[in-house]
Amino acid sequence: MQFNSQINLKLTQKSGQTSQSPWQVKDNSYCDVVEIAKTPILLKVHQEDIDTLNVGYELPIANQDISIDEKAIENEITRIFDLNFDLDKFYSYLSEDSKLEPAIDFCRGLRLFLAKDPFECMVSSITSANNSIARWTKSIAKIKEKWGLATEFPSGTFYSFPSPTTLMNVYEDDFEEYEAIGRIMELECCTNNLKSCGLGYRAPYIKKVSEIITLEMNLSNISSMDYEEAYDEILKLPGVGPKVADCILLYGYGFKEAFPSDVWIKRIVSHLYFDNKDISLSEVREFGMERFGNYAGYVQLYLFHYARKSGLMNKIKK
DNA sequence: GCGCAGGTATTGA
DNA sequence: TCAATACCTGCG
Repeated sequence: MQFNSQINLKLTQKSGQTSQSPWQVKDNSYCDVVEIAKTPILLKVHQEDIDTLNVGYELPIANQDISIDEKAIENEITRIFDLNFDLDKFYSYLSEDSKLEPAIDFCRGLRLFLAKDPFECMVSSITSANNSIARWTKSIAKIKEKWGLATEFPSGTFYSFPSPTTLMNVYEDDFEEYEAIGRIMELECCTNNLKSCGLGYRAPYIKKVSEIITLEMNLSNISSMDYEEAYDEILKLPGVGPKVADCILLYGYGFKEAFPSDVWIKRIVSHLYFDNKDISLSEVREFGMERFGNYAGYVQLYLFHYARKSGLMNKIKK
């Protein structure tokens, strides 16, 4: 199937959005598993030019005979890549602000990359804190391979993200695993645990959050809340501060009024709007939400990429 | 070898 | 409310 929307697929995949790690590249396509009507489907997305997206899909080898509603796949692709968002209208909005206008050419075709699964986004966002994009994306990939549901497709084996219930019961570190299995192998060989995914001190956060989601918090309720209520709710989770909460709401649930404020956003907002004055992250967040309204999430996405890649920041670091 | 990476939790004024 | 500090770990 084909989608006629302006999008830079590679940029969107590689832009470091914490909804998930980038999809696996195979046969010139970005591939990942998405659950459609209770069935894991392998989506294969590629593009030749910036105005079209081509999507193919595969059924599990074990379920080749089932019939799948292509409309449901279409809807999911549209949702994940936010294809209904009017980029041209957004660009004319950016053009009206001389500070934002330069970001357009830098980010043309960049769209939100929304979560396949809000829980995956939650774990990804927590893992991204005080971490590098290269490292947290690898951690997430490892979690999928260790505990995710493996499904065989004609193109190979792919893993979906594990459920909260599964992660809740995973060993936290090598020592816990070592003790639990009765010390039957060397401590160094115990890799069936969260910390061995390179999560560092975030491992206990992931476990606790999995437990809370399983036992107390209903994730599907979040999407029916308004932004402020959802923000306060998400903020209760361990390892979730203001920045991570906004990432979860923006990339995981599509709250576009969120303005995740991190060190990069602070640097560039300070540079563009506050004459390089040192301002607090909470001031940056409030400024962004106030000034950009429902475009806050997209402006943040564009400024982040602009700040990191333009070279503009090298001269004003710190 | 050392500093940094899309912050958060904790502590003390 | 706010500043100061420790924190896993892999890559440059």
